Parts: sequence; C-alpha cells; structure tokens
Amino acid sequence: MNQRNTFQRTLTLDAVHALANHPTADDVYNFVHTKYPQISRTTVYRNLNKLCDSGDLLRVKIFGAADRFDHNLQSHYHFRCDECGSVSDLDLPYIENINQMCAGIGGRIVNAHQILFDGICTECQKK
Amino acid sequence: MNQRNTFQRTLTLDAVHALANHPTADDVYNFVHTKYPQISRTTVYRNLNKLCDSGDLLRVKIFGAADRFDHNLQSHYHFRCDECGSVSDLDLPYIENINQMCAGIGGRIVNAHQILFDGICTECQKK
DNA sequence: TCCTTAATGATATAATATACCATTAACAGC
DNA sequence: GCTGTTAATGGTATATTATATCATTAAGGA
Repeated sequence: MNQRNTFQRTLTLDAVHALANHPTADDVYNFVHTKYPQISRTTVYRNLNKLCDSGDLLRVKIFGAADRFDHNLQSHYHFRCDECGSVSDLDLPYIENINQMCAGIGGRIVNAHQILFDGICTECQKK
Repeated sequence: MNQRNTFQRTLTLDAVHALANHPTADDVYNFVHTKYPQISRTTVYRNLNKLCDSGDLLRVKIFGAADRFDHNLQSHYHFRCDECGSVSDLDLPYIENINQMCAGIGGRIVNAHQILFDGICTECQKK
C-alpha cells in the first residue's frame, strides 16, 4: 500500500486547479479551509509536497517569497511583478541546450534551470 | 549628512570580501561576530541591505534558501548544488536581449532576470 | 565642543515551512 | 463486511530567514 486517496488530498489538488494562477500554499489553505474548515495547514503543505513528488503539480520557487504551485506541468519561465507580487507564465521558448552549456564549463551535473523575470505587470502600469 | 562610516559597516563589507564565495547573512554574521562579539545580527542584516542599495554588493536570491551576498558586481548566473547547497558563479554569456523578448510578449516592463541552475557540483560527485 | 540624526543593539514579531506524535481512517486481505 | 496494518491527519512546537520597533549611542558637519 503506497499512497492513499484522501479527500483532503483531492481538495488540495482541486484548489490549485480552481485558483489557477500560481497560488501559494497559504492561498490553497485558505481556499480549502472555506470548504472544509477542520483541515490542518500542515496537511495542505504536506499534500502539496506529495502532489509535486507524484508529478501532479509543479512547484515554482520564487526568490524571497513563498513557493507557488502550478497546474501547468510543461517547463516554462515566470514573471513576477515587483509591485503586486503576482506571478504569470511566460510564453517564451524554453532554452533546451542551456543545461548542457552549463555542464560543459565545469564538470557539474546539471539537472534543471529556472528563469525568473521581474518588473511591472500590465495591471500595475495602469495605476 | 546622508551616510556614516561605521566600523560595523566596514567589518560587514570586509567579511563578504573575505568569505568570497557567496556567504549568507548568517555566514557574514558569524564571521564578523568572532572579530567583534558585541555586534548585533540586526546590524549585519541592515548593513548588508545598505551595501546592496549603494551598489557595493550584489544580492543573489536563492530559491527557497537564504539570500547570498556577492562581491562580484558583474551580472552573471549561478549554480546551486542540490547536495551541499553551495553556490558558484557561472562563466556563461549573459543573455542581453532576453529581457526585451519577455517585454515583447505582453506589455510588461522588465527590469531584470536571473537564471539559477541546480544539480550536483564537482565536489559532491567525488563522494 | 555641540547638535542633529544616522546607526546600533536588543527584543519582538512576521512569514514560510517542517518536525513530531498521538489519533484516525484508507484499503488490502480474509 | 470485518480486521489489521500503516499512511495520513491534525494540532502543536519548532526552525529559518528576515524585518519592525525603539531607546540609546555615536558619526561627523557646523
């Protein structure tokens, strides 16, 4: 018996899909908590980790801020607004060969790379 | 009177140069603390921030870990070892036009980008 | 030397996340 | 359907990183 389907885990995964735009663990907790008030914050964090391990979610690590969880499982880059903190997906070509370039200059084993842009989003420019 | 030269600030800057390899604020505090035990952790954090503001240091934000401070002021990318957590500079060409590419696909104002690679460093491969 | 105020140091607090552990419940086997 | 194993939960405690607050100290211009 390896993994059990609890409704807490289902609620957690559904919340990330419902929230859609890169929710933090806290966002997910708040969303789930309205539907099932007795859920523990620990359970939400734990299930988010499990769901990332199993490949059902992608963890988007953000410099100096809470991790985000993404239901878009394809490799892609992100933009964070310095003003409002919102995170959005970027439709930029994924640089496939850059990991090899990195590995080539020093004998490192390179597993992955992430690119995070920052600046001002279109919403905040209107203000 | 805009900025004052305290020996605490000098100690902080010197420590980053002495430690050289991307120390965290805590690393810097420990180093300075041996030389001047009565220094406050707050003062080290505050001075590191000031030194970044004034352009004397570069802050290297690390996904899900403490910020690092770099005395190398040129734009460059970083590699972090998943095993030991060490951070190293990469001698890769800086992608100058990628900020414009990002700005071009959605009306965002793009200030900067960072690329962080991860994998296994040469030291940890030996083990 | 004096005065203004930047900077310090100590403590409190915020934010994010995991550790621990007694209790609960999922689900495989009968 | 019942039982037993153990994964998962929920609550609390704790770790880590970093900033806020504020009374006190001291840098450096006048």
